[in-house]
Amino acid sequence: MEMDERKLKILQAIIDDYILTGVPVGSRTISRKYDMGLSSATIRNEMSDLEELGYLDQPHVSAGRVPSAKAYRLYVDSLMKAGRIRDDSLESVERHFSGRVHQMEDVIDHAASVISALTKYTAVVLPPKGKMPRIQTVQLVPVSRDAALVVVVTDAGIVRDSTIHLSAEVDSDTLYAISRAITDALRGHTLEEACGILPEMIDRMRENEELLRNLYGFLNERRESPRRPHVAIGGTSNMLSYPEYSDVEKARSFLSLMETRDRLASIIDGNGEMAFTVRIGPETGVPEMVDCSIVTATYSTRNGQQGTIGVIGPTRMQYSRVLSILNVMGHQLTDLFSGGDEKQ
Amino acid sequence: MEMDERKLKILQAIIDDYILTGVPVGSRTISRKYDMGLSSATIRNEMSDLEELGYLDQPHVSAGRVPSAKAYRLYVDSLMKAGRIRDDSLESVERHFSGRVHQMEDVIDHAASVISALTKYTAVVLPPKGKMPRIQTVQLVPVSRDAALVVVVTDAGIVRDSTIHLSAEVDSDTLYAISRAITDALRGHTLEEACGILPEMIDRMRENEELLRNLYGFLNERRESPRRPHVAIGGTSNMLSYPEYSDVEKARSFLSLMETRDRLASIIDGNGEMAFTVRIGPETGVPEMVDCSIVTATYSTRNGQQGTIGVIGPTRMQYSRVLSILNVMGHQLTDLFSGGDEKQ
DNA sequence: TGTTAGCACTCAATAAGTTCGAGTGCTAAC
DNA sequence: GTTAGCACTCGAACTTATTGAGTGCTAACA
Repeated sequence: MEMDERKLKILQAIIDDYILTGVPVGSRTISRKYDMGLSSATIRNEMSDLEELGYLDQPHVSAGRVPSAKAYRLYVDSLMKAGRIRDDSLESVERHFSGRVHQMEDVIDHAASVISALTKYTAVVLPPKGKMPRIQTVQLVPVSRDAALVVVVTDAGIVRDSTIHLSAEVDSDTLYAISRAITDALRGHTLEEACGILPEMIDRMRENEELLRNLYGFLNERRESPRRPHVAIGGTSNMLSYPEYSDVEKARSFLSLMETRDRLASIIDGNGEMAFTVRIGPETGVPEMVDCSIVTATYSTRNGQQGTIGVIGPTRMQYSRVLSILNVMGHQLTDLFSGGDEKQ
Repeated sequence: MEMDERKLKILQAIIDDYILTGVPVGSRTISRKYDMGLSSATIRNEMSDLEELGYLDQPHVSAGRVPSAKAYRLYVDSLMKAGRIRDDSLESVERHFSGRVHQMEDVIDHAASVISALTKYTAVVLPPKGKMPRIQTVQLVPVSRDAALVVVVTDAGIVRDSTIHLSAEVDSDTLYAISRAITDALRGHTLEEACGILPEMIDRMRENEELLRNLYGFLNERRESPRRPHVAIGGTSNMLSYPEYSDVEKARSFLSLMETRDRLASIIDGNGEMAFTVRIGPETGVPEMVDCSIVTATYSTRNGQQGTIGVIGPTRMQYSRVLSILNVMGHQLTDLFSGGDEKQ
């Protein structure tokens, strides 16, 4: 049996309807709501074929049909009409970001909440990440009598900071001089390399041995266990609005997945080559998400780093709408992070 | 009618049982499980009295009794035996924090997840906050040809940073010189005062007018809209394990409250005078939380700032256990933030 | 040969009725 | 003051109907 034009049209109608209503759709609904010029009986025959082809599932014999993962796949790959989101939604995205936002974490938190508000699904935003960052400046800033803040600026624009202990009191000018020396020695190197270079410096600069040793300890620790990135999540409660999650146990396992950020990040992150990915149901590879879909898009910073934004929703999500929102948001973030005045 | 010793004992048994099981408790249960040396009929008479006194509610005539908010209040105020948490739990708290944790945000995130894991309720941790911070050091660090990172160290140890634009290229030494000048001028002043002082400086230091103007802009913005603090939340999904939240709509409204961090922070924060607070049901003042209780404790840093840790659970929560966990965790955090090597 | 009206059949969901049992209040006896 | 006993209540759980949306199949039609 072959797929033909008419079958496609009917399948599309079924998917559209199911996305809208969430209840299995019957032959009569299709023949009435979508004027096909065909009777329900004919639709039934075609539906039966579509089921045999694997595009439709039937929860039980006297219910309507439900699109299968295969159907959604076909839908996003070829059937879907490019969704236009309403202008005022778009506007709100722009307005949301027009105010100056400073810290990168604030930006992605904000992005997640905007996306979840617009889509009514759950949004996840991963911070930009990229190639091994190279040190640009190392600066020690006096904090108290016996502590200094160490600020490491990398070409990725990411600043890692922490205080280190000073054995003796060191005045501001000396700290600056040491900073310059360290910066000169480490500029352009990666963290790994820096950990190789520092010991030599410690040998040369005996008078500030302990300070350097502490600094070395700090860098080394950072190298081994880089701070795990901040994952922004928005709209987890949205999922409970869908009948798919009226089962409390299901909801609980979903929420608990949302709480383990590390795992969530690795799920969303994916390969990262593609501008957009759509993973449907089992394609997610996550047991807890067999009836979820994940749509992701990427954004980039001027340093060539890439971040990911993702939406998690029921398999019957409004793919076209979600894709277009992610598209807009991706550009928005790229602009923000490429603009002259981005922060961090 | 008066409250007497025996009534108290019965009430305590009822509360204990209800906290344990979550189902209305009947007279027979009490007379059997808690050997009072009284028959169920006698217990029934006493229960009837306790209901009249407002300590018990009856969901319907043929169900057992349920403790009222008033009963819980009495319970935490006088009946409760100080809970001893098992040693291995305690140990795990200590072990959890034995590894070096760096950023303050990581610490409170971690604390929230530990508390929620131990209590099986939802945990919220607010970062330390305190009196108006005073500027200690201002330092400009070169980031790129046309941008500098501004690091403001305050006595609260909080570092606010952001990049500002440089009109012309400024070398590292000049930036340092300017930083020193600014630091000298602003040290010991609050952000407000700094915004008053800077304009004068701009007049004096004409050659770096634009840089200073940008810096002023940054400080001014921060003064008007301080970065809202990071609120750590853990174990929201725990709540769904309790029959109290088997109603999806209830769960949704609870979760959605957990997502509005600002509101949540203000709920948890409270007055902040007391070391411990227990708010039961309606006492929370939050409509969505009529059948929740909130227990909070405080911790402090060596700068005299105070932070809050809170647990949100069903009214029938294990108050004594929660209080003792919060007690341990409060001390743990206080130690961590008062120790010599705390970060940020 | 494709389309469609018609009809028997299926089966989840809803409603309506039953039974069961945990729990109560009251009374009378101890 | 305590308790055994008993009638009573009422939600929960179980058991049937009843309904209706939906299907598959067949036979007639264009």
